[in-house]
Amino acid sequence: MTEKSTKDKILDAAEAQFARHGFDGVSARDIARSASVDPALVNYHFGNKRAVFDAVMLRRAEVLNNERQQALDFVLRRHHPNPAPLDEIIDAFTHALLNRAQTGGQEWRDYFALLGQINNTPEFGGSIMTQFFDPLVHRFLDALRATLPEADEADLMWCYHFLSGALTLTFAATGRIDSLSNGLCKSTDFDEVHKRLVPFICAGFRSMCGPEVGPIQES
Amino acid sequence: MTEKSTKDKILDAAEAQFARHGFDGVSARDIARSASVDPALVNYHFGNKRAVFDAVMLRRAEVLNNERQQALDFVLRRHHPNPAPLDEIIDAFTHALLNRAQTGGQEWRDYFALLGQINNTPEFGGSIMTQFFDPLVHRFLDALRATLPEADEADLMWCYHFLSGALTLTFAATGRIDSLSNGLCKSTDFDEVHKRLVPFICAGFRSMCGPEVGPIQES
DNA sequence: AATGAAATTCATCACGTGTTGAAAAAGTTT
DNA sequence: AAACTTTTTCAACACGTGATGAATTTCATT
Repeated sequence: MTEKSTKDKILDAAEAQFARHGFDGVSARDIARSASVDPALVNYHFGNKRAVFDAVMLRRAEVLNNERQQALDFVLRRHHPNPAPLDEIIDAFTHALLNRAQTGGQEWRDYFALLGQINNTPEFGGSIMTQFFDPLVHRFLDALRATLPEADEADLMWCYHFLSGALTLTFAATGRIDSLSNGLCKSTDFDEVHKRLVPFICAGFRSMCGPEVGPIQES
Repeated sequence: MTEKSTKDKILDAAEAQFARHGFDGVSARDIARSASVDPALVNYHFGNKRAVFDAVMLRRAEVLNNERQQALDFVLRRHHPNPAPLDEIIDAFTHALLNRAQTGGQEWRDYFALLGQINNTPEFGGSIMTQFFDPLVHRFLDALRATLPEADEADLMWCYHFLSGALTLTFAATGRIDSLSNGLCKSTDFDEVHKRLVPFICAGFRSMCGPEVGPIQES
């Protein structure tokens, strides 16, 4: 392992702290202490605390958006000129995320936990999510519209909203389902979630935005 | 309108502030200022800041839990000895919440926004939600098991988890769907959500935990 | 080895934090 | 009216906050 730069040490520490305590629950000194770095370096490298937060959000968002974009393009191309099957679109939307959460280590889990908080927070939920993820989301919505041509636009948007809520609560991994299920289900077992999330969400979409069209029906 | 007690003024102000900025984003002085009250009164009446937070959470949780309990009992009794239909159970779970959010005024909307945050927060999501809502949730899970007798236990729990996520993102009302839909959908139009949430979630449950049994199938 | 830029340390600023205790005021009971 | 309790006010506490500027060290380039 090549040794980390100070900037990366700060980013990593900030990510972990923000994920656990939220933006306002963490001080610049907390971050510096957690990164084993002088407090002034936080401001030297990033300007201010909020800029650290934005940098944390941006870093992995770029990676994820590329992966998800490619997954969607792959699915669309494979079925072209027919619309892609619903479950493949939903899978392309979720797979990169849940796969990283499962196998990416604590750093990725921290990032997703942070995402889960952000999405449900008035100060950030509207702006940050929009800023980092809306362009990609619009592409997925286009794919969904092609597959569900009879879908009412508002229905489609609310279905996406439900998907977003189910997904981000999963990311938050608060441990609630662990206690609620007496340990049967584990918040951090994202593979188990993925197996169930895709069919659950697809069924929801179909019930409201169906019928689904595609190559299967036309053969 | 009878004039508010100091304690209620503090609770109301705290609720609004916590909903907007989270626990750590609000100081005891912020609350006092927003309540037009001397800062020392916050500690005089509640002991410390965290106790204010807990009091805010508890106040409306009791009201809601009673309403939802009654709604569930009513549905179960009406269909006894048959299991209640899935959609009626889900409606009993969500109706009191979304109805209050729609018609209860800003104070209730603040409370739900706070709930939406809490549920996705590691520090509170596990403990506070469990503390205030688990007994009721277990009753709903029992009703679901009766209606979906073939359901795998883990499947059922994850389906509930998806419901919880979709619901609490709705409560958070971050305005994201407003911008994502170019104003077609409004975060605060909880009636529109309710219309769609119940069938969406029911379809999800059925696809994974079905088949549903009940009086209709047996006639 | 000398030079200049980048990175790091340290002390410090003005202000906000949660909380407390003593004094004053308001309200209640005898 | 007197005695008592509850509530409110005000000042203060020790400490943490985000951020800055000057001095120092580290480093790469000549």
